[in-house]
Amino acid sequence: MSDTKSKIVDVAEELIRTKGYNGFSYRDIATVLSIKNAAIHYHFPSKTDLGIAVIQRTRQNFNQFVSQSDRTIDALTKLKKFVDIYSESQQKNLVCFMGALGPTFSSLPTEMQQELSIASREIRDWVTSILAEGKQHNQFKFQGAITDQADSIISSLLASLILSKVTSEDILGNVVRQIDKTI
Amino acid sequence: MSDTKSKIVDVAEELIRTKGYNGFSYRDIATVLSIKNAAIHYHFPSKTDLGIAVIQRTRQNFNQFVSQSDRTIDALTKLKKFVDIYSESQQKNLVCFMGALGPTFSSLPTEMQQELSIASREIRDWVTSILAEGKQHNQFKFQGAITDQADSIISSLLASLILSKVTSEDILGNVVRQIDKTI
DNA sequence: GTCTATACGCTGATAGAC
DNA sequence: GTCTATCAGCGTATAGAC
Repeated sequence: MSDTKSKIVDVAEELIRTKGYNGFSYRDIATVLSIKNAAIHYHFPSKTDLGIAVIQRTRQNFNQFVSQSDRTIDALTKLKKFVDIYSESQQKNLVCFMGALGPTFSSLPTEMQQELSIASREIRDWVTSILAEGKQHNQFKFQGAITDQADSIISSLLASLILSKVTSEDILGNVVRQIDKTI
Repeated sequence: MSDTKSKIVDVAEELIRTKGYNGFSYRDIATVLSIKNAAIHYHFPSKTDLGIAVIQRTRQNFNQFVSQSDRTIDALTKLKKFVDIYSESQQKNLVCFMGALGPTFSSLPTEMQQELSIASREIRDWVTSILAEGKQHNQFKFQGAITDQADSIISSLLASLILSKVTSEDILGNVVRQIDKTI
């Protein structure tokens, strides 16, 4: 991917995670990168193409994270590294891409919806698998179904970033402390 | 509030909870209500005014809910009724207003940000108070700080509505089952 | 690849008639 | 209160020069 092209995706991702898919324009990106509107259309003919590219790159990054964390021995360390992703987001005062795009799901282009659904499947499957791993090795003691616990953890992390912005408090910190208590 | 005025707020609320604040226009509302653009401007001169009205009415509804639930004797029943609010949202395939407006918080008009922050304070304070009440009466046995547990419950409920839309699964059901296990 | 120029519908918003 | 008429600016998008 050319330099300009990847920079466009960079800016688009940040704008999506700040103002939502309907809240930014090609002009916003062009201004930041000091290029013209039409240059973006050269790389991404339609806004839908750009939206898809943002989600696909995020999926790629996550799958690389999964591959890397496979070498980590224990499930707890893997979970901590997963939490780190959200900590970095909170420090940058950004919500995660799922928290940014999920609320307006039904109004997104169909192709973006599909990519987003695949992403949610990948994340939920992976968290479920490491929770199962930790349970099997008696590292995790949480009660209830593994899939329920996975959805609970993912949900609380996702929304903590949203509430952090609204409250200006470290909601993620509160939520993570509680995960530590119950896992 | 006149009939038209409240209907405008009705439609605006649903649009915000479907497409976000930046994802709907006066025309969208006008079409649904079979009125003209300018009629909406008569009731709400600027879009900001309308956005504020939506949040304020939601706050009012919540505070009425709190007043009513005060008569309920036990904390567990209060919590269940709180969860009911989210169940109704999921059935209508809507996210909650905090999940709809929170992700784009920094791009909202200042007055809307203020209203939203107040709303988050009210919700968190109330959930915290009923958790404290349940703990005191030995009805709740959860570990960890009460405020951490409050933020965890609110976060998991909020995001479950978002993930329900993306996954087409009953994530709220999964999350609530897990809350029941750990509370 | 990036530019200028341009198309054109939609956006929030206002003025004034009824 | 609601309408018609109108506005200037922004939205995505395309054509063609460099």
